[in-house]
Amino acid sequence: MPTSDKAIGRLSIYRRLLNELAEKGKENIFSHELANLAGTTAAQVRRDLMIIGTSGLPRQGYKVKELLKSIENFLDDPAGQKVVLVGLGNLGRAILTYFAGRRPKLSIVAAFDIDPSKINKTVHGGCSCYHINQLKEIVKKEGATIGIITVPADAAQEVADMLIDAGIKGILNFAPISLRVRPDVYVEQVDITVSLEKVAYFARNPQKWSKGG
Amino acid sequence: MPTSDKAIGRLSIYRRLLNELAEKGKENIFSHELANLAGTTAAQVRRDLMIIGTSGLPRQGYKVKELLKSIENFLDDPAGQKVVLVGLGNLGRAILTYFAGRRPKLSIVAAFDIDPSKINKTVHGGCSCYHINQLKEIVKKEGATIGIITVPADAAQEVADMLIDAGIKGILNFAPISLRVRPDVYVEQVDITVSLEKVAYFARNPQKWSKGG
DNA sequence: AAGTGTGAACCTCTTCACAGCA
DNA sequence: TGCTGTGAAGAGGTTCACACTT
Repeated sequence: MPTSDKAIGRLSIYRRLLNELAEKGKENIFSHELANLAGTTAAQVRRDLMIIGTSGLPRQGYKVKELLKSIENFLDDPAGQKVVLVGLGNLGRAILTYFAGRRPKLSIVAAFDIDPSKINKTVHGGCSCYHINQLKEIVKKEGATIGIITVPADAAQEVADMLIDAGIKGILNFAPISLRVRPDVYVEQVDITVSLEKVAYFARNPQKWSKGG
Repeated sequence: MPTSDKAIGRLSIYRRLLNELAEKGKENIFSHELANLAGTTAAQVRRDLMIIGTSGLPRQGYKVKELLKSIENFLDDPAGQKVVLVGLGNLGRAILTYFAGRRPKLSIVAAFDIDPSKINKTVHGGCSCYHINQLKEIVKKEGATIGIITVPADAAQEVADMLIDAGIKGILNFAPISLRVRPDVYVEQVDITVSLEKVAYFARNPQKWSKGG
């Protein structure tokens, strides 16, 4: 039974919202409330929650803490997953800073670059930076399974090959090229130029989109 | 006739590839070649090209330069579109640096922050930085129609409201919240945490995805 | 009465398959 | 012959609508 890409994304959003709500002390929530916060519909929320096999009660909705736990249980590896990042430009540093210590189950354990001036310093959030020729060694030692690519486009394929050779199973790629990878490696592409061009197009052609009705 | 979000994204990718090919001197291209480079199928490419109403010839394919021009014509505003960015953290600076001078038809003309130490300097690529209380004034003066939000989550909605009040028609939002906007404003959400969690999930559950077959 | 869980309808996007053309 | 353009079929994802529960 394949689980859709999009549903996983929404579950991640629900998790974030539920975390906030739990901190605020909210105990119960209805599908339409969560939908409203997440920018979707109540039916969609209930469908998504079917995936993780949780259940709510009519008139009371879902228990926030319980639901949060179910989603965490579904999305997270209980043993944690380790991430490495390649490319310490502005974007790479931004991501390291952002994720530092934020997700115990999903931590960036090492960063790599080719520039010697960036190496062997402990960068943002306590993760160490190595020369890229140590990539395989460190990935294996740490048991990392996820790679983030923030190098320029012309180096990205080579970096992807190195990551996969080192045992990486999933890649988050910010370089503007479509990576060629083995079919068992999952690639998520984040293309900022493409995103901006979409905004530009639909800003200019306001009647032509159908995203939300 | 609504034009799909996804198709626009792919056209943007084709444009980038065709630019490279044109520089290399390639004159003709088949749908299956372009598909291969873009990571899609030949049928998909031909469908997408139907949108812009260009046409190729059997046995010769498409003329690279002609096709490139058609796509540019379709995606770009001939008069250009101006972009402002709000939030000069690491990510904001990364984006400014990346886009500096890259797209004449889509240029970032100003950046805003609340931190006085970042203001009134010409930052990366010649775009000026102002205090956020000048946002409306500058957006109107420049005639900007697109906004990029790279502020923390708790400030993002307020920034979005300011941008829309100033006349912005499309927003590229990097803050991890779902913005509430008028239905005539297009929002593209880039959520790096969600993307990373998707990768983590599918790296751990390799059989469960269906993205590419 | 009000909200959940879910089969079925619906809609959108992708792929197939083939007629038509150079 | 080999590729384009496209109607039609197919998949996948979303929404509807309602039986069921408290």
